Amino acid sequence: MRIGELAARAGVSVRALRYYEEQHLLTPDRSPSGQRHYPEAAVEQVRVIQQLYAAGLSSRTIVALLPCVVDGLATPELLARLAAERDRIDAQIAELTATRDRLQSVIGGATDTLLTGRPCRTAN
Amino acid sequence: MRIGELAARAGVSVRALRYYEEQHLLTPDRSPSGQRHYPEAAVEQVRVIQQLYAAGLSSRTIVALLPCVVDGLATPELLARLAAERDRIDAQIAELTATRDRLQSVIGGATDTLLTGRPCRTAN
DNA sequence: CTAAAACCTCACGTCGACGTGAGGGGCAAG
DNA sequence: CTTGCCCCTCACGTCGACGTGAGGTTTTAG
Repeated sequence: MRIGELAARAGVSVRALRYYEEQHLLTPDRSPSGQRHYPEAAVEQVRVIQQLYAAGLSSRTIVALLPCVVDGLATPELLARLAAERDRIDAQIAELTATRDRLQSVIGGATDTLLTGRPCRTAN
Repeated sequence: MRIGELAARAGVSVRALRYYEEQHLLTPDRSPSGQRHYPEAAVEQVRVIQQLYAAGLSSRTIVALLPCVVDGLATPELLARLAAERDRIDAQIAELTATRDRLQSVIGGATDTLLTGRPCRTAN
């Protein structure tokens, strides 16, 4: 399929797909006239890329991990990086959870304040 | 305390503290000569700010929520924004968890491949 | 008193994942 | 043939949270 269709189906912009190619995250075939052509599998692959971006990975990191994540191709070195990223994400989840709980406690305490008219110390 | 000590104790750069003031996240007193002076409570407050930044909130959002989070001062409108951010964070945690699990399954499957010598379909 | 350390205010630089024209080619329908 | 849509390649713009000097003042230690 061509770039416009892939963009629509994967939910990203055409510009983003060209950018991914620039970063060596995708390597579509080219028609004689220079137009990009992608296989079906590209749709899922783009979604994976987006997911990794959303998890805070950089293009450089993703390009290193993609052969492993997409093709299941593994070396001990890649596995180590993969595990490192997993740990980073775990830490990030922990922090986000703490933040979420803090906001929630503020909401709870403040709602209480609104209802009772007197402030209620939050459990920090 | 002065800006250097606050920076050290809160674990941020001096530049960052000046930036926070520019964004109206902190409003230190000034000595006659123009130097900033912060109360003890600023240490914790900076940590909160950092935590909110880390959760993906912008300066604009944080400045809106700070009176609520720090002083417990609440209006229905602020509570709504607070709840909206909490929901955003919940969604983010869910996505990160999915990503984490995907990486973990790749690690598991790949380790298996390394050990057995034959690829093992990951549970996607 | 003096020198180092810490502070001040501009104000431009950075980095990454794209957005946004500018200017031009390719191809199916009427 | 030409209208219109999709595609191409530069290449500069953006945004946010600071980094990094430049050039000058204030505070502190000896």
